[in-house]
Amino acid sequence: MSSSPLTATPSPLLPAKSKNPPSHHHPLLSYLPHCTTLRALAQLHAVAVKAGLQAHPAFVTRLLTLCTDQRADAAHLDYARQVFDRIPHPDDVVWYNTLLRGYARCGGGGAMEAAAGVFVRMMEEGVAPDTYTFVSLLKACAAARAGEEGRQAHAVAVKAGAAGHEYVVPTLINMYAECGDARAARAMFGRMDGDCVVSYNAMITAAVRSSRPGEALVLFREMQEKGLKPTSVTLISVLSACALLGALELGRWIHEYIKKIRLDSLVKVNTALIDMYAKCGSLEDAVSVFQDMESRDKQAWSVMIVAYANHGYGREAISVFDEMKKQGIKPDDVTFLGVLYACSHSGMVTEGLQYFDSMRDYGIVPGIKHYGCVTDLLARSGQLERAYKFIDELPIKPTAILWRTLLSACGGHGDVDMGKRVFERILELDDSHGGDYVIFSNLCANTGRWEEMNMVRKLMNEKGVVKVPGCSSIEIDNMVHEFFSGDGRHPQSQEARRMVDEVIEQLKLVGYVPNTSHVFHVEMGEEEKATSLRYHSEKLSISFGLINTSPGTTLRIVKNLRVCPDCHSMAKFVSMVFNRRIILRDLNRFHHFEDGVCSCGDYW
DNA sequence: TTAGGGTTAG
Repeated sequence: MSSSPLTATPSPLLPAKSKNPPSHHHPLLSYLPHCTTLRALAQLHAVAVKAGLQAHPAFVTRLLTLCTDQRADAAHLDYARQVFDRIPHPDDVVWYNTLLRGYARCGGGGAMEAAAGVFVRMMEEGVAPDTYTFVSLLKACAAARAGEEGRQAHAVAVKAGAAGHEYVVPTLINMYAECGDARAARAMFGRMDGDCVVSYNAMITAAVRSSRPGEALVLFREMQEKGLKPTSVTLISVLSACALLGALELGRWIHEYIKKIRLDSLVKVNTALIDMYAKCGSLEDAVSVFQDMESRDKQAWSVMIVAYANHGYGREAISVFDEMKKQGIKPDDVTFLGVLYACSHSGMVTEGLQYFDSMRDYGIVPGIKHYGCVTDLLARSGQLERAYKFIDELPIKPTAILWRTLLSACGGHGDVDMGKRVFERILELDDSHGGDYVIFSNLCANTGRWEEMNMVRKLMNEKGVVKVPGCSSIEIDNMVHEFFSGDGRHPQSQEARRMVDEVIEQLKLVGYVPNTSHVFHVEMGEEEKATSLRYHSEKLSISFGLINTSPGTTLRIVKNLRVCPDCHSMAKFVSMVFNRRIILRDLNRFHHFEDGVCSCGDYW
């Protein structure tokens, strides 16, 4: 038994009794669920006021619940608060909990303050908080990433004897993890009583959310060793970890397991499967899960759209979008992100801009990511000036990432003057990103601006900015082999290098010409440049795969940066000459090489 | 009122 002060509470705080059981009769109660719009709610409320029934406890409870549930938006929440504020002395713990839950769900600006305000009011009115109060309060802190408030709420919960409650512990873990305090989350996890699946879920999810998929899998294994039965939430998170790692085989194993325990009919589980398969490079499997689904929600459709887009199949992505609309499913902001992304990666400029405009018809306000897609759409297609203007005139402050999108298009289109303007804008916002210096310095080199190139490199040294080394991996027989550019670390790297030499000689016979324009160490001669390019990590992985798999096996490669044009060209030749499919996942998309062509249509 | 959850530009 743990003797920690947080978990030693002998009798966990029980839910406080609602003063007003929901069944309590009210003539207008049955009309409430039908009021789906705010206007309808306000009308019904007005009727209640006329009849003097607006403060009827059961009516208030139902109204507040309706305005704070999953489908409710910020406007509903505001309305709930107004109704609540008109009650002279709110005395039901349920009302406070409901409002807190609403703020926890909606998150964003001001939600934390509002939630804190509700809690303070509760204290003033002398209403005793229960475990649900703390759960919602902590969730609000998590949603707002308010670590300080979270710690305070934790302290209050300890005083109230609620911190060790089986509902509160996982919420505390989640709160600390969301607020970036992994150590505190760990500490809570270590101090929990017994083995709690939900706490494991909270830890696994936290690991995935902060891009530590390996840690998530370790926790999952630990759960299995302890004989704890994973829930759908566990499996969704673990699938997400597989997606991050690109671990297709493990993902398939989890899929089998899901079928075995019959969780394969859950929409959310299937959605996670589609995402996992797509991100692990198997679009076929993603499509097959999607097609076999009995029902699909908004997220399932959106994930499928993103999956097609990611793999370079823009037309297919759009046709899924059309089908979704035909079935009467309303697209949301994420759906549109997928649609815009599909357009920008397939050169569908006009369509993309039309879809962007159509967001308004659905009442969706574009966010920074939508603007990012439009920037990409314009820039990638060569409309650099228009893209510059677009970013410059945005209604919100652009981020360095937005300018970076444009800079990389300047590199692709060889526009050094625009590149310089953009590079300067980036430095104003963030001068620590090695990739920016590399792109601009390569751009200078390719256009003969040697002096400027040297300046950029000097600046980079002064600021102590480093280039991220290229790294690729390939999974063969459940083993992941990792190669760094020019690397000699892998036990078979000598062999891989020899294979690269051999492959390149063969490719040259059918017309492959090494393209040396994307070598960062530009002070080298042409010969040296070709050598430096020769052992790029992708080339090592591809060659290693050719040696170690039987003829005809698909090669699946994951790269940490964008693939360079020379490796892209080499992969196309390999797919033709060696008759192999190569599926390469780059920093931001997939390339399918087959018979000498790539699914990206050389537009990436 | 009932913890924990999938999709998101470059």
